[in-house]
Amino acid sequence: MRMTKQRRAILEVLQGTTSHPSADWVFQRVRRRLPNISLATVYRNLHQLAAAGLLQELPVGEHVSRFDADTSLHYHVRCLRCGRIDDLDVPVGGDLEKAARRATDFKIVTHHVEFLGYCPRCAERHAGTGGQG
Amino acid sequence: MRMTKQRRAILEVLQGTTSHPSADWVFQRVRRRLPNISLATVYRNLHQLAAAGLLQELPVGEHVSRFDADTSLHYHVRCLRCGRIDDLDVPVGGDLEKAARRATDFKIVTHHVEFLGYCPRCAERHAGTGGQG
DNA sequence: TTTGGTGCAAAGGCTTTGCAGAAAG
DNA sequence: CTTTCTGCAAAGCCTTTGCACCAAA
Repeated sequence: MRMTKQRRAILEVLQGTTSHPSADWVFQRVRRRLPNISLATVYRNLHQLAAAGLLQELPVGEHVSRFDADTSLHYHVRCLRCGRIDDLDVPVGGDLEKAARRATDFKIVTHHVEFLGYCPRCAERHAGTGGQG
Repeated sequence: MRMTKQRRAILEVLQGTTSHPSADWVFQRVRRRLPNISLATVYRNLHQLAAAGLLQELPVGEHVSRFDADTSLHYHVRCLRCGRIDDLDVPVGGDLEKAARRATDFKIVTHHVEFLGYCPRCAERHAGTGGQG
C-alpha cells in the first residue's frame, strides 16, 4: 500500500481525535490540508486502512434497520456469514451498565451488546471454506 | 393510532418470527397477505410501531460508518443528543464473551458493546428541555 | 516505467417524503 | 364527516464504482 499524502492525512486526522468521526467529518477535516481531495478517496482509504489494521470501523455501519417484536432489553448475536440475528440471554446486564457509569461522565440511559460469530449452519461452511466470505 | 390491516399484518409478521428481520424482509412477508402494500408503508409503520413501544428497532440502523484509530477491543458510549462517540474502559470483556458462549450455539468471534446516554454538555440541555430528542 | 491511487461524476442501495385518493373511527 | 393512512413515485442520504489522468516506488 502506497503512503500517499491523502492516505497520510486521513490517518493523521483519525489519530488526532478521540472522537469516532464519520467519513464525512474526516473529509471536512482533511480538506483543510488538501482542498482537492474527494469524498470517494476518503471512503476508499478509510476502508483500506481498516483492512490493513491501521483503523477500526465501528459496527454502526450496517445500513439496514432491523426490528424485533420483543421490546425488553436483551442481547443479540449476528451471524457473520448469513447476517441472521438471534436473541441471547446473557445474565450480565446490570453489572455492565454499572461499570459503564463508573467509567464515564456520560449519563447512561441504556446499552446494546452485539455478539458476532457464526451460526451452527454457517459454522460448518466457515470451517470448510476458510471463512473469507 | 389506527389499527389498519397493514399495521396489523406488519405487527403479526414481526411477532411471528424469532429472527430480527430487515424492513424489506417484513415487506416481502406482508406482501403475501396484502399484495398491494407498499414498502413505504412498511417503513412508516415499523417506525410508528417502534415509537409506540410495540416493536424495538435494533441499533444497527445508523447508516453512517464511524472510524477509530484505536484498533484494540474496547467499548463506546454514544450521546443520544449530539451523536458523539467516546471510548470507554469497562473491565468486563472476557466474562461477556464467555457468558455468550454458554448461552448460544453460535461460534462467537467477537462482540461490540455500545452504551447510549447523554454526554455532560448535552445532559444539561436534556434536563432543561424534557429530553425527547 | 509500472502499478496503484486520485478526482469527478454518475450510479447504487436503503429509506424518507409529497401528494391525491382511501379508509378507520 | 374528519383525520389519519395508504400507494406510488420521486427525492434524499450515504456510499460505491467507472474512467481517465496522476503520482509513488
